[in-house]
Amino acid sequence: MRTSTLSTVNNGASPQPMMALKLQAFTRLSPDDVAALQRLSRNVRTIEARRDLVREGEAPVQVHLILKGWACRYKSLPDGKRQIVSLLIPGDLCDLNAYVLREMDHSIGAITPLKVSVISREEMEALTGEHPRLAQALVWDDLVDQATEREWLLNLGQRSAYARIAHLVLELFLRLETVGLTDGRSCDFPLTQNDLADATGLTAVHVNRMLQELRADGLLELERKRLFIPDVEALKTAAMFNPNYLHLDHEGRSLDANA
Amino acid sequence: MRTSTLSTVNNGASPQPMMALKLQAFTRLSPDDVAALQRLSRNVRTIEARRDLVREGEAPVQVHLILKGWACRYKSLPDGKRQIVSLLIPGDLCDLNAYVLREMDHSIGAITPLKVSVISREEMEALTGEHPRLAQALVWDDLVDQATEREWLLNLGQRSAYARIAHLVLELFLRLETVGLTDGRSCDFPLTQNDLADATGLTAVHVNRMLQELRADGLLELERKRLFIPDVEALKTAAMFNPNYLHLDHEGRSLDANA
DNA sequence: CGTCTGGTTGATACGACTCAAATTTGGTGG
DNA sequence: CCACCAAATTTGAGTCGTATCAACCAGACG
Repeated sequence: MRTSTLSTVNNGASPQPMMALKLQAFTRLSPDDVAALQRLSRNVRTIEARRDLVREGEAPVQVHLILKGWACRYKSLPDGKRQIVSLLIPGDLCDLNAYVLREMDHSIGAITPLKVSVISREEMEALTGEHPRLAQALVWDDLVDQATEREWLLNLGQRSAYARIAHLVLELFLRLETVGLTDGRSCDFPLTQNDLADATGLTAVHVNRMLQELRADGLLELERKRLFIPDVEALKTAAMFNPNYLHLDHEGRSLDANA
Repeated sequence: MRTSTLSTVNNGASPQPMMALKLQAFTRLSPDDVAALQRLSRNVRTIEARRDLVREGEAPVQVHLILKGWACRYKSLPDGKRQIVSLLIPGDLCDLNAYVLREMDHSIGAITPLKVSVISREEMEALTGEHPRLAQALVWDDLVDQATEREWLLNLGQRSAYARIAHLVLELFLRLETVGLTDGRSCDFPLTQNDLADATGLTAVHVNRMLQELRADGLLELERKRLFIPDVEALKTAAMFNPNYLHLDHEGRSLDANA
């Protein structure tokens, strides 16, 4: 069974939206909170692979929640070079507060075919107004996204090509785990080597050679859009991976739904 | 007169905190809003140059507002490499919402001697509760910080060493302008070549050579902690600088203090 | 006046890029 | 089901940008 084709995971009683799964790494949610999250997916939009969901220069209006598929934020230079500045997977929310800005300073593009929930600013404000626990969880989520972008800066600035790719792949694997999209050692992984190049600041040719090295070293296998990691700990070491920036270490710490 | 040694600018009637100057690039503030900002600077702390203000692993507690001097956020790797992920100048606020997280995933270090205002979470919440216009301006400010980190990713991933340094220097110059810390063509610039290297992912030796090239090309001069830019437009071109990410283009757009 | 930090220079090495071509894969229509 | 095409991956050879290492120099400071 390919769990990655589902936008929710059914754990016995009630199916949970992937965002709820992720937010519960931070805080417990009441059934009421979860239901409110579920209601966010009323207005679903489908986007083809490799199309833009949001374009630089546009006025930001709605918030988007990724239900299925992968997307990326990216920025381009006049000479055509492109940098992916973050990757979005199911359960990720884009641009919580972006409506404050007049125009987008980057684009968001679909990597695979995409299902997103389109949420109006009013809906979002109603949600956070009525569910303070969710509001705080969304702040947490936003802070984790920011921390992730800082970690990418460390990645681009200081890691070797080899470690850089290892780090990126591992991060994605761990993020997919928190939304139930791995089987513990492998997962769907739709990025092309070109995408990996744009995300790591390398060329596709060099990415290719580094992937071969990583594979020769028994750290990861990547083919046919499928990732396999034989030994997560070994990969962590090679990537100099410090998971602290994901802030996954405090389930239910701040707020308890039963409090 | 070295305006950069002042934490406020006196424009005739009443001195404005630098943060107020910056926020007014986004929205007009009422005298009452400005007064509220001024009251944030009651608890001032002094930090020596090259000391840490906040350390990775600590629990975030207060918010800090830079009143005077420069600081940086940075992350380090086990092999000792260091990446500066953002630079903080007077008027900048650190970690608006960080109290939601259990521990910091990066450190904040003083580059010069520093004067910061230490603000409790309660104070911050009172401010935003009583001054909705300020609350929105702070969201805007936070979004600009995030956009800046994305631009840095583009910088590290896609620009040449030459353009990368040009871009960083120009960004700082423009940010200093919005808080009144330049005279239009020059400003104090306390970063060492080592700092520039840590911020751009280059070595100090290479930064040195690129600065010489930039100077030979008449784009900028940097010596004795002083920056001079003969022709801002020329530097913009060389840096492939697109100012959209600073979101300075809509003074008083969202909210008007006289509305 | 000596010490130290920051800046400068030169020689050399290497990691990553470029360009070009070959190969494989996946999708599409006949 | 096969033929075809475009996209993605792989390979090789050669080059270039940036790192490394090691001195040396200048100004700031005690």
